[in-house]
Amino acid sequence: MQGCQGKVTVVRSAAGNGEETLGAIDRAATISEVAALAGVSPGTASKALNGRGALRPETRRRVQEAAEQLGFVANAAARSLQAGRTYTVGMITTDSIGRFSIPLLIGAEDALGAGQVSVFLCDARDDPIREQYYLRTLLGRQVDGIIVTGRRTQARPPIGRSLPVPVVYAFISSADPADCSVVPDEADGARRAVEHLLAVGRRRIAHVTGPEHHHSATVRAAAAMGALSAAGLEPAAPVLFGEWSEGWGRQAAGILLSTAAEVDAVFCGSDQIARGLAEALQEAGRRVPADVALVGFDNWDVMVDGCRPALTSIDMDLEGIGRTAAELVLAAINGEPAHGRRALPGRLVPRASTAVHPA
Amino acid sequence: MQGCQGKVTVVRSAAGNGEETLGAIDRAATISEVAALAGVSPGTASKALNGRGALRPETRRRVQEAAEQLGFVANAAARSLQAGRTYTVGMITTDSIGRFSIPLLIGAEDALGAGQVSVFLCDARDDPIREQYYLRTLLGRQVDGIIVTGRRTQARPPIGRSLPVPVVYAFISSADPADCSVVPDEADGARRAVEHLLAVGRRRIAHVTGPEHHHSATVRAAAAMGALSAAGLEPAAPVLFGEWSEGWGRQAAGILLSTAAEVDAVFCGSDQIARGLAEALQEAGRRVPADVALVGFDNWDVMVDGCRPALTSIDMDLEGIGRTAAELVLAAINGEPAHGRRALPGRLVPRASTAVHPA
DNA sequence: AAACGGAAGGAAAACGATTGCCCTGACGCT
DNA sequence: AGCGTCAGGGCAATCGTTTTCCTTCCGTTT
Repeated sequence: MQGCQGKVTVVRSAAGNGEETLGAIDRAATISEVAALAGVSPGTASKALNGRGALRPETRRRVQEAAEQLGFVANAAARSLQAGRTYTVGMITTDSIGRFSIPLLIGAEDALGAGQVSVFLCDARDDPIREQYYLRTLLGRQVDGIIVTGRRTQARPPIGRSLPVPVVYAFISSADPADCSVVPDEADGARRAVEHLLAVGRRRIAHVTGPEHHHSATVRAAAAMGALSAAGLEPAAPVLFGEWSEGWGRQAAGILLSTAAEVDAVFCGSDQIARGLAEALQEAGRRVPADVALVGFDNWDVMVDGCRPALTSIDMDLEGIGRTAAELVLAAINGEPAHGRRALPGRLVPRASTAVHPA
Repeated sequence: MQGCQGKVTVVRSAAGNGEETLGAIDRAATISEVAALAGVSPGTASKALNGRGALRPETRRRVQEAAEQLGFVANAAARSLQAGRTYTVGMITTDSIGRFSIPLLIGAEDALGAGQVSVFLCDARDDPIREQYYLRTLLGRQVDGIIVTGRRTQARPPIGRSLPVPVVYAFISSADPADCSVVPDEADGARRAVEHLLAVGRRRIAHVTGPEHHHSATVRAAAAMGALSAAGLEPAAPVLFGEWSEGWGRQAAGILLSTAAEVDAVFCGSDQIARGLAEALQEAGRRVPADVALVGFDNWDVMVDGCRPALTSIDMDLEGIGRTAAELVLAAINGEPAHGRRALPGRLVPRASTAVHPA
């Protein structure tokens, strides 16, 4: 913050008290005011501030000082109008903003923020009408690109056809293979879970997961079964499909204990299921992980940490997915559109529930 | 979607297959193109589409049809430039986007979406530098207003002084009493919790909560103690300050059982603490709610439902706070600025953990 | 029949920033 | 001395909408 101004005509008091906050601003300054203060034309001021044109260093400096003194920030609307781009991307979450959308959003914001791009967030709440409404709104705002996310990984119908801006699907994927989607590699995650259990010496492994009509549940279950048979093993029990809840985990524990008592490990389709299972198993006298090892899915902090013992889990790297999606949008904006479906690998985060030597 | 166009010059194929998605759009149509198609001047087209001016109904209709045919959406940048407002508000979350920010965001989006206002979301991650950076960005984008939120209810230094747009603080409050803040009435919530426990017949009530240096913890504790003494009671134990975690809840259970064994109810500063407490109490042989009733705080779905028995909790109505904040921003934009701190009451959601006749 | 008034719509000036083009000196070279 | 060159900076068009005047034209009134 430069010292107090001299002949500023616009009423505009600088903070002057060493605070890092912006000073009093009654009305946003325009580049013409900056130019007037620096004694140049608006066009020259623009060049000075954007590093264009051929200007004397001294002139450039004078303009920059004037801009700082007036707290000048270029009017984005005017700039967009002239440039034809807005340095803005829209993010439509088809399902309500929730546990999965947040990390995606953070990741995307991360990648875009570095490029000075802002995010318009729209919550379509799983309502196609709202979705189309938001789509129009975003197009009207001339966003440079759109990221579509949702709560389920299942493929969804494309949000629009031949839109004037690039669209990338994150977490969910588009049913149109020509669209660009970034999804977690759930099958890979499930494989890692099973292989981890094998690596810590388990052989009687069961799988408890969400509803059978849920894409994630079936994909993970198939991959888990595949990994078992690749190791020459049978599952300790048929896959138990149910809900994504702790309650189902508890229920499933009862089923397992009565039908497959010799089970020594359970891979669960979600952390919540795993937590319910852990509680019920221990109430029934089984020790975790000594008798039964557990692996969850999602690596949701409150669940893995709240569970006793702390839960080994598969992290889908949602932030990474958001970041990748954003990078692909940026690339597409810059004329390098990507197509097809990218599956990002997750990672297994080992914790006490699969420890070989429990504490 | 109207049928296929007749003499449209711009290449623009309508979907034509009955889908609800937007048709192919290669380049956004301008109002001049709409006007040309309708055979009027751009100015007239603008009036027709915005319901201004004196136009023949037939002309208006013709323009509207042309607009629909071309998939016209007004360029928001141009509109903003001319109107001096952007129909956009910025939302800065000082702490990372998290459990508290989401409902606030949803509430705000709700109130703003109805007014055709979009939300720019910025995650400052508790970093003052990022915060000021985002503030400048938002001002450059000429947002019409700003909502500042965070994870703690504690008062914070104002984000800026005399900004050119209205600012409303949601959940957190500004240290400057002249600023407009919307916060939960935590004291009221704590009172309700204690009164509920009294109403279900408990008299030996303890309070376990988060760290003593945390504003929420002290406010809630003070209000809880106040409610007890208003009923002529002493707490069953001194307030136990610790952390906002399940682990602390378990620990606290041990402390309570050894120092205040006759406790018949615990009001917890968070659902997580309550859940830890519930588990530990039951492991120690106490029945919930028969021997000890429990009330949590936050009404966080995964905690209250995951807890056994389901947890009675105080809901701070975060969505309501977000909605109220947004409404106040809109009011301020329309020239009716509000000042001061508004505390919104929460509500108690009774569940099994305080049931008089447990199932 | 002349004058007035209202309805309908066109023309053009904003809004603020950017940018290509042009103008003006000053300097160097022959 | 005269011409060419180039640095430095001003001018004006442009982006797409809105809005404020105007201009027309037609019907009505006296």
